Amino acid sequence: MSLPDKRGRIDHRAPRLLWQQVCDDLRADMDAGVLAPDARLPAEPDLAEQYGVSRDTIRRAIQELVGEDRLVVLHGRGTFVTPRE
Amino acid sequence: MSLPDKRGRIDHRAPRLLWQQVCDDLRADMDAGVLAPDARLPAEPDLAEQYGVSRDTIRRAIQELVGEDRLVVLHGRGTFVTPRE
DNA sequence: CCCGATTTGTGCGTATGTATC
DNA sequence: AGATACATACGCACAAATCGG
Repeated sequence: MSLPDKRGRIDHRAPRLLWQQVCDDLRADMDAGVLAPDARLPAEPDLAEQYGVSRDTIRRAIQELVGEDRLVVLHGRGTFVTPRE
Repeated sequence: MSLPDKRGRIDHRAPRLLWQQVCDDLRADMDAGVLAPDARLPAEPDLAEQYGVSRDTIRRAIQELVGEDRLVVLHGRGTFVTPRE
């Protein structure tokens, strides 16, 4: 077992900030249904490894998506795709 | 009851990363038979205290050794030396 | 069956140092 | 000078799994 490699989705030389690129990719996965409502994301350190960025960058991206009501973070449990009402 | 002091095995000023030093020490104990197959390691907070490092550092070391198939981690039970086949 | 202790899982917040743009 | 990003490391709080009384 190994983590899916998502480094190819991030361009470290692009003019767009890394955390925004992570946002874009997570949004795309949610829109495509790869990340369904109520689904739990991998842990922050795991996401950092998958995307090949730091945990700091992952946290910024998550913070943004929480502000957009697309993710919900539960302390000690994990980060989840916002459930359908 | 008191925990064995393993702080002397860790050099906070060495060029080698702390979690790698912990890895080295755990590997040495396994190779020497001090940690036999199926043996349970002390809990993560206890290891952290023994080595004088954070639990985070201990977990990184454990994660590495799991990747090497030398340790097995069981939620709610403990961390064990990989059994012989 | 319930309760508490133990242990791992996860996230929160922060700090330091380095490198790059 | 400042913002962005990385890597490492620390301590803490809360959640979930397991086990024993």
